[in-house]
Amino acid sequence: MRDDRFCNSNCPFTRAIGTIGNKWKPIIINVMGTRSMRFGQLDAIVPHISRKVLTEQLKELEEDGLLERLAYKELPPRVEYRLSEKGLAFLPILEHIKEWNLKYEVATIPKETD
Amino acid sequence: MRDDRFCNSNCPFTRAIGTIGNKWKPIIINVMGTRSMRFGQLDAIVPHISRKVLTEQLKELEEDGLLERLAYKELPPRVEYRLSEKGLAFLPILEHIKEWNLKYEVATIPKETD
DNA sequence: ATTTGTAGTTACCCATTGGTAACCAGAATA
DNA sequence: TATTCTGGTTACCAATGGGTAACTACAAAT
Repeated sequence: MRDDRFCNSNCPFTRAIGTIGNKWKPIIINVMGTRSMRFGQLDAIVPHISRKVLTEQLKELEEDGLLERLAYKELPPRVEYRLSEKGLAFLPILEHIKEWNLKYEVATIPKETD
Repeated sequence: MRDDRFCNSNCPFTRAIGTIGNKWKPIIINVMGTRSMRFGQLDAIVPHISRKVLTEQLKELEEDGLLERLAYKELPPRVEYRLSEKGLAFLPILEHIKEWNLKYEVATIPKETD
């Protein structure tokens, strides 16, 4: 799902978009917030995502240093995911997006008055 | 390319991600900035994008009220794209992403000292 | 002895994506 | 007369994406 062209670009902004510019990553980061979550919890809470894609996205987020994966050596397995400092630092950006959306989403629809 | 599941979600954040959560939209918005640009310019400047995909993305951005399309009735055709107020309001978010990336991108790589 | 629970992984296969190239209109230019 | 110029659109086709279901390991509980 990650685009190598983006991730290897010499433009830092393009690389950043290569890292977080898809639909699942912001959703996952937002769902996690400051919590520590297990794989099954994420699978249950993130709507419509399949285990396959969730696995893939979590792996990429870990590779990119946005989250930390802590696997307990137990059976049945237990794995905890939590946002790293880098991931936590991304949360305010998501808040900005929420505010932006709140302010402008509906504003496009009416157009009653001329 | 737009995911209807996201755009019709009852969660506003999910809808917002449905709108701008892909790799091309942030790139296009960032390239445009406050400028007015023609289709051919965008095609030339946005790296690796095909005309087909560029057309599709511009159409979606227009539908979502992020940009305005002004077609002059001339031949050969001339079309100018510029960000709307909603689109312009998204620029600061892209700046935050740049700052975030600048601060954290490399910080994951070294790990020389223990 | 069998079932349950977790965090994945793998194989299979259908649907979607996206690249490429050809094509369009019609005015201006050579 | 033929070519060029622009902003797309369309058809075709190969590649990719992603859903589903089955499977794993092993401990604990029934």
